[in-house]
Amino acid sequence: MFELSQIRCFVAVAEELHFGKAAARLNMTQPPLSRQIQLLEHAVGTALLFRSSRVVELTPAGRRFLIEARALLRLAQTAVLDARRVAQGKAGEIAIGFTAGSSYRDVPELVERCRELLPEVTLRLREMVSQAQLEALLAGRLDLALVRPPVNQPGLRWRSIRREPLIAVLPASHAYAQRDALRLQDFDDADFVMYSPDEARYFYELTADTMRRACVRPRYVQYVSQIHTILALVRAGLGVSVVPAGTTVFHYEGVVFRELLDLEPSDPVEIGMVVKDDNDNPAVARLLDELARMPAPTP
Amino acid sequence: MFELSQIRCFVAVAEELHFGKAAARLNMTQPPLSRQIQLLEHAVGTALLFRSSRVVELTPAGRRFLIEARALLRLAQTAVLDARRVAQGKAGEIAIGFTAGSSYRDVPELVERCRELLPEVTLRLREMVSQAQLEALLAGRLDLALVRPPVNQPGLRWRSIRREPLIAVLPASHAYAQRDALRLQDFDDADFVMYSPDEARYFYELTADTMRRACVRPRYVQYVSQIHTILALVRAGLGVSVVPAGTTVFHYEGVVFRELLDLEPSDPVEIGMVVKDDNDNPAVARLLDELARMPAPTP
DNA sequence: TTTCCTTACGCCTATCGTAAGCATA
DNA sequence: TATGCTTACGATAGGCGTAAGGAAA
Repeated sequence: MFELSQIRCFVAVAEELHFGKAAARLNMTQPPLSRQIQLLEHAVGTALLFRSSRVVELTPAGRRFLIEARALLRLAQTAVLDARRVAQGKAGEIAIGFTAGSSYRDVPELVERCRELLPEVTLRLREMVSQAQLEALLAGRLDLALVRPPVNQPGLRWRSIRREPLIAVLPASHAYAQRDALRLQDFDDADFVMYSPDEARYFYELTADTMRRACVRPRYVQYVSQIHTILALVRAGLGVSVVPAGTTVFHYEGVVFRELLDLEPSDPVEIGMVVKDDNDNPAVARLLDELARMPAPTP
Repeated sequence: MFELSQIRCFVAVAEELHFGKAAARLNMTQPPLSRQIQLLEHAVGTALLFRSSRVVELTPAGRRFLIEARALLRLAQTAVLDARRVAQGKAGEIAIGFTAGSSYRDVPELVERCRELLPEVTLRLREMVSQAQLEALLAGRLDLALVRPPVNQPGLRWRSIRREPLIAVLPASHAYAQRDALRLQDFDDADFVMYSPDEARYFYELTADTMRRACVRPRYVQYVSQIHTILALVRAGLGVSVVPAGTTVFHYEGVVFRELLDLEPSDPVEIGMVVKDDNDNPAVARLLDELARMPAPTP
């Protein structure tokens, strides 16, 4: 089979239509150039150039081969440049895992920022539960995970990307809906739609701890796993609840959201990204770099 | 810059993920294979493979490069096969010149037969006057010309592709339109729409000679260059005329076509293709070959 | 200790450059 | 006769294989 150096020889001769000039362009002498062209023709199995002692021209096969020869050189060039861009993290792929809960706001925002910072990087998104994400990270099947804290696995690195407050959610018809803001004490003895301790453990514990620290005892009348289920049950009048502030993106008719004045800490809901310590994907390194330099707005 | 042999090495290693097995597949030993991969990585400017003593895997840059490496090998392969097909005349291009008069029937028929016999050959069709076609043939700008005889230029080869009779064309209202066939004598002293001696010299001389040999003297009332102009003037009642038999494809309302019984020779209208003696386009050679083996039906 | 990639080194093939050959205008 | 591609031939660089080295499970 032929070599790319022979292709470069052929293209030079085909463009100059003169072995001497082509050889000069290639920084070599004519005789070895002639020989390389002969070897190429032998490999292709047909004459590519017609040469008399006075004129050099392409044969029909040579004309066709020239087109593909140029394509070969172009592809060889772009292959190198592409690989370098991937190595620099400017191109390539990032496999991102996310939980259902982060798909509303965090995933779109991350995708948006990636497109903006690293437009040539392709994102592969997969919804997975937190534990599966961490395992996939360690196995190298995932580059980046969007999960709730805490993440203490050795070999994984956590980086918070957003903290936000909890806000109260009430039926629009509720008495407190008249007020601009609520206090945790307002939940004392109230019917409360609670997070499931199994399927929504993060929010369950966050809510329970928050209430416990404030010495508030709501009546947990339901346990559900999804935020939109909370909204539905609150709207149906089964009780009140608390949700992350970002939930207001939903504009759910029949429920109102109210600030909580005495929340401690003030932004208890946290989400972050996790990467493997020794992740070798340069695009991930660059993304983290860019995000660190220009941290996400945390509204 | 790297070489295709290094690309083959890389693809083998990337597929086996094992230098030893890849080397076996490439019929070589591991050490030179390692060296080639190192050289390739140096040329690309980034690591393509991660190797510990126990495991070999692709880096992100290597994954991207593998895709393009495979494309390179595929393109190298098809470049060879394509060039060979062009050399065999099975693919490539044929530049065909034709006169306006042959565009009605001969060009479509030739195109049709090319598509059928040599489907991978691209036809480049250019309408040109006969003289320009012959010059372009000699200059190598045209592979094949469709022209009327005679062609006697040295270096050009003529091959008849169709002979056909002249037929009479009359207004539908003409008295002779009642008859199944006419004789040349019927044109004696008749108003006759004649071909232009300049722009349609072939048909002018053919018609004039035919009449002269039959000792018939029509009254040449008009001189026009295009067959469809003849039909239009005949329809308008300005006279009668003769046209090649193929003209019946037009189904021109208001005119009728009638056989000529005493035509001598019986098929005087001829068209042929001309190629340069030393045309080096294998597709042309193959086309002529195929056409000679399976000659066109001459209806 | 075994596996397997890398480094070291000698041999040899293949390419290069110089010089001569040869065809064409 | 001059131009320019090809053939011939000696020098050399680069690739291959064998042997030794080194890291990880």
